[in-house]
Amino acid sequence: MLELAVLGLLHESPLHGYELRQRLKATLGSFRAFSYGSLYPTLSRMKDAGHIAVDEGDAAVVAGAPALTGKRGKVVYKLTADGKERFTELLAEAGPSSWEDEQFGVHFAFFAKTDPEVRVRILEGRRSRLEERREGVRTSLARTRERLDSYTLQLQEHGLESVDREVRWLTELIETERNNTPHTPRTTTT
Amino acid sequence: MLELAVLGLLHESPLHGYELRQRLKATLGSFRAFSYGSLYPTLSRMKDAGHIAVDEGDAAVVAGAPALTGKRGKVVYKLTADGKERFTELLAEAGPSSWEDEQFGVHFAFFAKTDPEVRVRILEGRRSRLEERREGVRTSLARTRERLDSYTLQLQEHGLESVDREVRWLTELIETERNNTPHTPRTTTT
DNA sequence: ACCGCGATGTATCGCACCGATACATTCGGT
DNA sequence: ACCGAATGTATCGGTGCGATACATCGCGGT
Repeated sequence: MLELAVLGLLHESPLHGYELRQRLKATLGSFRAFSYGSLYPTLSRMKDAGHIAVDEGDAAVVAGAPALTGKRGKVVYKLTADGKERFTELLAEAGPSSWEDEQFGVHFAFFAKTDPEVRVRILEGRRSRLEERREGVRTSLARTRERLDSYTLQLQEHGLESVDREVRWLTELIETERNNTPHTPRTTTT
Repeated sequence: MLELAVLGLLHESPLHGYELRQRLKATLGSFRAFSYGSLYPTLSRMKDAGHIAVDEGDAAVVAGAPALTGKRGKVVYKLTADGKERFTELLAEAGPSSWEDEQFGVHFAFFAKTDPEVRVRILEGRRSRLEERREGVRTSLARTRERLDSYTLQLQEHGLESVDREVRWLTELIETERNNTPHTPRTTTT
């Protein structure tokens, strides 16, 4: 999860932990935060796995416009060949986990680097996942509507509308996606 | 977290694990799920803490049916006096954690049993929390808009609209709350 | 009459992540 | 010159998730 995000960000340019976290916030927006408590351990793990490598010391390498007052002991991470491989590998797999709440956001954030076919598959997977959930809530709501106090009801309905909104959003995206990349239409297997 | 939810549900009537989880889904809707992997350990902890007690009310003991095997009966949990105390205690505290994403949903679900003053405080806290976040995203978006691909942009904007929606929802709720419970108007400390 | 299958039911394990915390450096404002 | 905010690296305990295991029950199909 975080792994994919880190790979994706380092794919653009080498970064150190702090900056990485800023980018994470900027890229994932309100979807996900990722605290240092996850970031640093993940970086260690990835380093051990050989997907990333540390590039000690040189501040000039860092993107943006540094004030050039160098010699900070920053720990700059960069992708290895293995890491790049791993990234494309992770981007390609559109398993059922890809459309779970948190996964989806991260996956989506790197859609620009994702195969068009995979994009559509993920969007559709996400949509039907949401529709499932929506139906579940709807029926359960219908069954127990009387027994619920107005607050619980409000909560349910707000949630339901949120899901509806996202479904509509996804539908639009899928539409756009189809128009931009014409290919053999897929049978929507649910 | 889960603790509060369990206390709240058992406050209505004694339940066994499975049923408890169904209620959890029905009550929290699309906000939260809570798997058995959290539920059962939590129940154990709460039992140890003395907030709940098991009420071995299974059919095997009552009916004269099969005394053959050591079959497992349902494990029904109910609130103890301590548990009830704990519940009202938790409902009363409207700390900064109460308006974090997950906490808020659970807290809100039991608003019917919450003190009106506390309700408003939580709603307002939640709202300003969201407004903060929204501003953060907005400015960060304005700063980096050019460098983002269209997908990331879409993600940001969808997220932003979601937050907007929730803010509006909260504002309505606060309005309603104020009208229904007339009391000394609080200075809206943002 | 039998089989299987989905729902009910209890439980555990490893893993990912969060929030709090600690501590050190550097930059901008007064 | 000093102080506080931002930058920067890192760990720890706790909480929850997904997968998995297992056992029973009621039901429809053949």
